[in-house]
Amino acid sequence: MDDSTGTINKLRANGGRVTPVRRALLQILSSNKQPGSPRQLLAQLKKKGFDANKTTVYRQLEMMHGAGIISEINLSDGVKRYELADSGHHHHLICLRCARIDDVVLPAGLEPRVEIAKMIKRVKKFAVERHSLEFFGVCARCRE
Amino acid sequence: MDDSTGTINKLRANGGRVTPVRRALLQILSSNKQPGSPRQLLAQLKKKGFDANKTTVYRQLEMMHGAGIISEINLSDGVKRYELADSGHHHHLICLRCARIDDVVLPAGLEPRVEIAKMIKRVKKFAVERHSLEFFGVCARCRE
DNA sequence: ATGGATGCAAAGTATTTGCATGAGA
DNA sequence: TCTCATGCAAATACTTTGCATCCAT
Repeated sequence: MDDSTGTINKLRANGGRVTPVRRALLQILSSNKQPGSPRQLLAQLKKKGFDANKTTVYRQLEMMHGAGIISEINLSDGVKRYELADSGHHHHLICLRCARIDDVVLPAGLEPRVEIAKMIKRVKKFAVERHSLEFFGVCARCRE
Repeated sequence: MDDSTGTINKLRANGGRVTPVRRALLQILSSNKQPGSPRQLLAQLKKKGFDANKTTVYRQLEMMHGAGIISEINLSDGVKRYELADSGHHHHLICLRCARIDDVVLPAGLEPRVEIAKMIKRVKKFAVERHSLEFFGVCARCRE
């Protein structure tokens, strides 16, 4: 029983069948340290011996995203990336040199939340449901 | 002399020639209230009577982005959008219903900046250069 | 068995590249 | 004149769709 067990249950709860490819994809997602693009995820599947099709990967990701199992990240390169949604609320550090993506959890006090949402509702009449915050810069490895 | 005069000078400063298409593109960008995609910008050019080519638009946008004249925005739909960079630091409100994009300027106190950058540098050894913060939700018009 | 899941091919959309021509400086 | 800018076509990349087949339930 690894980390992907919980997500498999979510899959079932959403009426999804538990197929080998799905199981493998969830396992990959749960062990990945960085969000993966469809291409990367497909490559990982193949490395595991599943000769899956890209169409399937796209469809899986779309389904899981819709079901709230994974979340989607958009950076500056036109490629979407996915990570498990239950990895907790965090933000991303994107290295401008090596493109590595790291996570960062902000202390509650620094998290842009309640006050900003209130202000936006008051001033703009816009009801914030979620936010995404990314930091671009140079990572430790590239700064050495 | 409209708002695009300053950006035309930036263009010159970057060794760029001032061509009709460039002038028009900058004027369009400076009068747009929302960030525009290459496709939209091309359509706007054509409406103005410039039968420009999409390749040209892409190249212009790439050049201006590299020169820091415009900034690039990536949402969830796989299309890049561009807006003038000197419109001041702000963030975006993206409506999940109608896809409208509005700007919001956060009061200095709520802006995620110095403290967070320091914390990230200390904890992650990551040197933040810039950040992007987007809010997703439902806009005033769609909430009525 | 039966409806959702998969694979394959083809189509659709966004973006980039090569190369010949055109026009600012 | 001499580059840089432009247009066109073709290529590449990413994603979606149609349809026949397969398999988890």
